Amino acid sequence: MAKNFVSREENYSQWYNDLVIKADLAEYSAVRGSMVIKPYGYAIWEMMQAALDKKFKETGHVNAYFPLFIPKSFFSKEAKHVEGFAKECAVVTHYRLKNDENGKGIVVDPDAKLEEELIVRPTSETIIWDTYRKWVQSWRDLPILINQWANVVRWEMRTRLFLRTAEFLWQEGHTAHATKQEAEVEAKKMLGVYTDFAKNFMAMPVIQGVKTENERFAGAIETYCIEALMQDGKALQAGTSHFLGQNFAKAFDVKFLSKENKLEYVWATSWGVSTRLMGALIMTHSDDSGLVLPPKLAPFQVVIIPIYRKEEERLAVIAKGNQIKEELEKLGIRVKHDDRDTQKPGYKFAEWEFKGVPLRIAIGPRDLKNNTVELARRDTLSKSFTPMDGLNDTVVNLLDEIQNNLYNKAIDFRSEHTTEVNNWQEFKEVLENKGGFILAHWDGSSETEDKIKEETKATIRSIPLDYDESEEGKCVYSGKPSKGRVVFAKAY
RNA sequence: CGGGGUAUGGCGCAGCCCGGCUAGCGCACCUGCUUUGGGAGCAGGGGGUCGCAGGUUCGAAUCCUGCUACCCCGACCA
Repeated sequence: MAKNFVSREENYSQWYNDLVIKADLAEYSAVRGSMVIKPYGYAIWEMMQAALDKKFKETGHVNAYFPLFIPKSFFSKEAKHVEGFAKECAVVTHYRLKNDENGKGIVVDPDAKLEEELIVRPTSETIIWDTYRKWVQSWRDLPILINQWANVVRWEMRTRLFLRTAEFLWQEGHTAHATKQEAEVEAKKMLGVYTDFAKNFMAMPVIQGVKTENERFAGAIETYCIEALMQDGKALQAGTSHFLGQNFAKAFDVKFLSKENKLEYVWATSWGVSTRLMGALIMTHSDDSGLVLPPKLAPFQVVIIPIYRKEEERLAVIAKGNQIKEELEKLGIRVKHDDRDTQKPGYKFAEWEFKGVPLRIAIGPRDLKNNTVELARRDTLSKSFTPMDGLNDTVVNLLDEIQNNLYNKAIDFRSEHTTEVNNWQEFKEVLENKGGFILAHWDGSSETEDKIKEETKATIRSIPLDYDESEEGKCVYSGKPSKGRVVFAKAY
C-alpha cells in the first residue's frame, strides 16, 4: 500500500495525489475533472459536515435546499457576479435525447431546445435571492438564516482531487438582515465558526483576514477568509464569509418595511466551506507514511488488530478485542476491530497507518498473558506496551493529546514559515527559497498587487483581522507609505 | 487554450525504435499446504477486442494517417 509511495520532498504534488488515491479517499471518475469520493473519504467529509452543521444550528441557522438549475437570466442581474462566474458555468440547453437517425447511438434532440437555458449552479446567491424576495415583506420576516448542503459546478480549466474539481460538495449559508450592522456581524460570526472548526476539529491553524479587492467574491462588498499554510509552503483558502451589502437585494428587488414604515433593501451575507477542506486536512498533517487524521475527524479513532497463530489464540484475542471495542464505544470513541482472518497483522498495520487512524491497539497472546496491549500513535509513529487496566482512560487521554499535538505541530510549522520581510530583494528570496506566509507592507493599491503577482506569483492572501495599524512602513514593492503588514503567499 | 506524457488482464508496468510463432512481468485474484508481534512462503491455476477508426503488409501491440480520453506543467479560479 505505502510501497512505492513518493515522499513529500521528492515530489509534493505526486505525494498528494498518491495519498488521496492510495488511502482510498477518492479516485478519478470517467468525467474530466470530476472525482468519486470513496467511502473512507466520504466518512471524513461526513465528520466535517456533522461538526459544522451542529455549529450552524447552534448559531441559529436552519437547513434548506434550493435548485441545482438556475435560469440564465438570473445571473445577469448582478453585474460583478456574472462577470466572476461566467467563464466557468456549465449550461443546460436541451431536455431530451433521441436515437440517431443514422443508427449511431444517441444524440441531443434539436427539437428539445430549452426556451431559456439553465445554468448549473456555481453558487446559489441568485436563485436564493430570487426566492427571498417572496419571503420578505416586513422587518418581522428578518433575519433569514439559512444554510444548504449541496453540490456546485465550476468548469475549471485545471483540476486537482479535492482542491479543485469541476463538481464539488459544500455548504453555503445565505442570510438576510434588516440592518447593515447585523449582516456585518453575521459575516464575521461565521468566519469565527470556521476558524473555530479549523482549529478545534481539523487541528489546523488559520489566519483570519479580509480579501483585497482583487481577491474578493464576485458581488461582495467585503470577503472575509481563513487562510491555512500547507506543508509545501503554499497557502490554501479554507473558507470564506461575505458581507454582500445590498447588492443582491437590489438586483433581485428584495425590500422590506422597517419599523419606521420605510421601504428598505435587505442586507445580506453568504459563507461557505467545501470538500476542499479535505485537501487542507491532508496537506496539513500527513507525512511520508501516509495520511494522518486528527482524532476529532477520523472515521476510526482507534483500530484494534488481533495477533494470533492457533485457532484458540484467535478466539481469545478476538474476544478481548471485542471487549475493548465495546468499552471504548461506550465512551463515544469510534473503533474499528479489524478481525479479518484474510490479512496478516503486518498488512493491517501498514494499511491503517496509511489511512491515518490516530491510535492502534494490537493484542496478541503475549498481551493476554501480561495483561497489556501494544499502543501505537500515528502522529509520532511511536509504540509502547500499556497495561490493559486503565486502558479506557489511556486511550481517551492519548486521543486528546494527539489532537493537541497535531495542532501544535501545525502551528510550529506555520511560525517557522511565516517571515516578516522589509525589502523587495528579501521578498523574492524568501518566497523562492523558503515559501510560506510573508508579512510585508503594501501600499494598498491593486496595481502594486498585480505587479507583485506578475513578478512572483505571490498574491495577498488577506489583510489580517488583527491588522496592526500602529506599525506604519513603506510598501515592499513601491516604497509608498503603508499602514500595516499584509499576508503574501503563493496559493492553491 | 499552449507544452509534455500516457492509453496493453482488476491495478502498476515491460514489449513498440528494428513487424513474425502461444503478448510477458509484479501486485491482486482462485485452490492447496505451511504460516501469523511490521506489508508471509511454496506449488498449481484463471483472466487481455493491446484506447477507437482507417491504412500499409503474407503477417501489426509494434509502421503510417486521423480521432478520442485521461494525467502532469502553465495561463484562469475556491
